[in-house]
Amino acid sequence: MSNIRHALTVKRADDFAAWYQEVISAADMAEESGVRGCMVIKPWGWGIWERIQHLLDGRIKDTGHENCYFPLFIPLSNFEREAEHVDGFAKEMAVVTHHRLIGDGAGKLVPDPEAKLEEPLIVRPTSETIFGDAMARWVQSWRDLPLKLNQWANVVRWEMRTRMFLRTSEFLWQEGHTAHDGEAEAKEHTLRMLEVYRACAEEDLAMPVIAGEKPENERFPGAVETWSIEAMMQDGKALQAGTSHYLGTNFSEAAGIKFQNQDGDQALCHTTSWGVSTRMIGGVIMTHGDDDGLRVPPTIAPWQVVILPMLRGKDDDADAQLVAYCEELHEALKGQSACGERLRVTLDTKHGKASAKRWDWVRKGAPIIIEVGGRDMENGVVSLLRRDALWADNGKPDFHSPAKADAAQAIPAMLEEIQSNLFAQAKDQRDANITRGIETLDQLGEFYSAEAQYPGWVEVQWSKPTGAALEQVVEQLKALKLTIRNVPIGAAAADGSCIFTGEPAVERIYVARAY
RNA sequence: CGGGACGUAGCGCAGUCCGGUAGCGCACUACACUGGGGGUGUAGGGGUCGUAGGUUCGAAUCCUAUCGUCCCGACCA
Repeated sequence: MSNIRHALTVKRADDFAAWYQEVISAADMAEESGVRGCMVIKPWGWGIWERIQHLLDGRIKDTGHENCYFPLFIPLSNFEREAEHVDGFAKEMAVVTHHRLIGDGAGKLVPDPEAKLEEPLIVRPTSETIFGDAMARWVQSWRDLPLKLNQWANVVRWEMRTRMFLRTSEFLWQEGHTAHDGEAEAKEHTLRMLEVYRACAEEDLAMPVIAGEKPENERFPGAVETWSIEAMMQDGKALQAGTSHYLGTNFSEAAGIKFQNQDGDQALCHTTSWGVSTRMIGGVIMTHGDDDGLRVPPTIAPWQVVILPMLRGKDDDADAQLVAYCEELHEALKGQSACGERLRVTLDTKHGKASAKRWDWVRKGAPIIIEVGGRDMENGVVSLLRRDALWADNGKPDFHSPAKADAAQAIPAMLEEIQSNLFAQAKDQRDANITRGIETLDQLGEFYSAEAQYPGWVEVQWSKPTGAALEQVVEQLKALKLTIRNVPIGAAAADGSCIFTGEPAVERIYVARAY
């Protein structure tokens, strides 16, 4: 295998962080913008985001939500209403204080002191407070409930340390906000949306996740319960890929989201909020990427099939025939469906050597690449590469040569197979890197200091301490650079003692290093 | 936000210590050869050396400030 000449210069095993950076640039997904923590998302990266948006938007609408849009700017006084929320976000806020620039006499522009805003505006880091404000107006009667809204938006959190897609100062997401009559219904909805995220991650992104409740110390500021889906990256670290919060009546009290119930009494709504972001794309890279670049699951691939005619650029007549041959294939494929949608197929007739273009598409991770040369055309076949199985045993790209008509027939099923293959590979990798049976903190420390390159996650049992006792646990884990990821839904009942306190355990949790 | 490293052509880098015409590889352009798997040759194009000040006859090089990137912490999705 070592004789393979891979398409990237950095290998995952050598420097995972540098590899991640290289995938993003080699696949032409995004680049730095010159503004700290902000990135330019290029067409291939944006195309993947559009696919995620499209599929998740459908799932959100299928669960009875309507889309809307709230302003980017939130009045400071509005944001101040929920105390815990303020504590959580105040440190990372972008603030607008002026509405005009003025020349400073030296050829530069400065904010005009005369144009200072009476009340500063914050750039939304999330929109619970401004949604709450509207909900208070929109909800009067039990008949107005449940109110189920969603918006696709950008948000800004002034991060100390940024990483493309995983943590950027500005990021894109959807944020759902709902108001309900009663705790039970709101809690049920919180879990329902968590399940939507699980399905989106596993079925659309082919990214296996573990859904569960976050411990008290990891809760969203202002939430009563926070739930997450956690994915394991190929370096064994955990990525929180989506969160769903039961907010109780905290935001209802702050904003006055009240309604008259069927008994004629005033009652507070119970609210939820939930979001997934462009961070998902980072998860896709670190779940499916390999030493040749990105591998995009067919469901979210902007192009699932790329047809590359090997044009000579000399003999116009031969080239034209080749293009015509490829166009027939293109047409035959476009009419078909896979994973419940029309195939997305592109015919890449741009100038340039076919071999160079092939490696570009390999790095971008197009699921199926079909090269067609003059000899293919003579023989009525095509040369097909599967991105999920790129290399043959001889260390060369593993080209298949089906007849053109057969290829056209076989591709929908092949795409579905690639989708499930990517999921299976990721799930096997994850399951192989979850360790159980560690019963003491010392054992845990030994496990994580044992020089294993990618130690993965450990499932431990604990007594679910709270308050100061929990803080102590968090500190103990921090010394090992570990965090509690979540308490998985549907785990086996605890049957041992707490790894931290020695008391009888009440549940199982995952601990891991995390992004 | 603290500690460290870095910023020179699209990408990767040398040159900086010791100031004196802006370099290399890949990529790109043209032409030729080649033609089923990341080809070869020849000839070219492209940079106010992150930005702004300062020192100097002269600054990529020395000094100051600033912006950005990466790594390690603290913080957080």
